[in-house]
Amino acid sequence: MSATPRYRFAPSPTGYFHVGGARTALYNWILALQTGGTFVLRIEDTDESRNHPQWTEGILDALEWIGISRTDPHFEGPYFQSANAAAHVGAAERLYAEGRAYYCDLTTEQIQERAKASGRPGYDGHSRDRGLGPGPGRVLRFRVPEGTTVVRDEVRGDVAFEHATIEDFVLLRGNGSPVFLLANVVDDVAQRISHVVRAEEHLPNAPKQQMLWEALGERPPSWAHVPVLVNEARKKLSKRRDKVAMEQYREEGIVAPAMVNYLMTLGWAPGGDTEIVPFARIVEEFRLGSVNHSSAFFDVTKLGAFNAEYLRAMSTDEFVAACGPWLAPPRATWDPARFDAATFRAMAPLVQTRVQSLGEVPAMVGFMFADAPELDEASVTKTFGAPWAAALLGELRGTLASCEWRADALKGEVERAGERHGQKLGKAQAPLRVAVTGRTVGPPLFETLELLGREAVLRRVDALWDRVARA
RNA sequence: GGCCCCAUCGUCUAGUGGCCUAGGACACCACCCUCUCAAGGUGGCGGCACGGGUUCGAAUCCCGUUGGGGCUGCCA
Repeated sequence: MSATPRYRFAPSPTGYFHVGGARTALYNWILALQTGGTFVLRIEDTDESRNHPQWTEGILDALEWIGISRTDPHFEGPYFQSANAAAHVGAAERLYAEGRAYYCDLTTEQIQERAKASGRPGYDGHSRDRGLGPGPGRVLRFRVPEGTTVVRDEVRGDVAFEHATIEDFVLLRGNGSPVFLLANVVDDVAQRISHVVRAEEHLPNAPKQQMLWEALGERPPSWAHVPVLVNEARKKLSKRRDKVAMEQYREEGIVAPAMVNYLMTLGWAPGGDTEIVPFARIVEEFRLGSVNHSSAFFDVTKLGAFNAEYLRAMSTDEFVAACGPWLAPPRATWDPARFDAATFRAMAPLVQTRVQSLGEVPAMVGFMFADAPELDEASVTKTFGAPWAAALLGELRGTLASCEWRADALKGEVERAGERHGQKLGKAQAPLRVAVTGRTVGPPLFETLELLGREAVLRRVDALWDRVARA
């Protein structure tokens, strides 16, 4: 009887949740779901002082957002690596007692000098047979045995590493604290992790960790190293250069299912001719063996396209609900007292096909909830550069004051006014649009006018007329 | 420098020796629709890095070259 698979996801608490991390979290989660296994969350930092509770909450919150819930039966954790320090040291001491590790008193500078002198970079195994015992400033190094380690990787196949190319790496620092490599393995053993699915950048660590598993008398886990996410320069995504925080995309109004779906198309593709697929189908179809081997560019434009599609697929009610957080301070800049939910509800279908992210919504409807629109000067200049524009706007003042106040009737009036100036509706609507909304682009005008009401519209037309008539 | 990984349109990918005259998606362009902008519809542009093999047959297998990336810490 074999135990159910246990997948571990081990982000480091850095204050934000990396999109690349989100993808590997998703891989682990999906695998756990498929196998009835467990998703084990471990917050990895050997130094407890760097484990800030709010960062852990941030990670938990971001995971929840993409559907990985700590209350789900498949979820286990969070565990804290730093809480297990005693076990890490204990394992190291065991390896020392068994002769699989040895102490070394060389400083980093001394190692570099020796490397320079010999022409071979890295640590040369100087203290291997010096029989040093533990002591302040002395590090414990793993005695890499002779031979070869083959890492069986579920996405890459077998990868062989000659031990001769792997230096005797550090297990315990000069101050006695364990390093990540060791802590990671000891925790994996303790938590009975059976599958390690992580980013490719860890592949060079895999043989070292596998040796550690074996030295500890354990059977190594199944490995899978998935390709890294890169920027346009094809460099690994970094916080400094790139927009990598999940929190930021969420704040901008990217919707979770779109983010999840997009992330899953990086390095993998569902069957069929469409990439937009429900999560259930991804869970059904995903296979580690079909994950791509090469790095993938995180394309924000395509993410936006996915998001727009998800937004459009919502019902009006769903869309209105999703917009909620963006319609109030601090995201919305209008006076909350002026916001009218019914008006927004009526506008919603009009804006739904016109935004890529929820973050664009306030700017699109803001003119509805203000005394006067924010005039975009470029729009004013462009529109009223035409000689007939001001005159047409002037005529509309009278028409609008008395005509029937319905979208189709308003449209007819503007159409007729345009004809008098030899302008088709496409051109003729521009002056009115700028007067009312402040810009040349926006939601359909006549529905908007109807919603806004005669009084407000007239006020805005008068205001702009005063200005352009004088010019 | 050493070790390792990778290589299909600009980008993400489908492709596991014949179904490939290489399919889809994003982006881009054109047209249609249209009150602006979108959305939608139709069409278009555009790729197997290169060179050798293996094979009746190669995007697919092998070798090499070139190019890219990762690792190379007493960070994780």
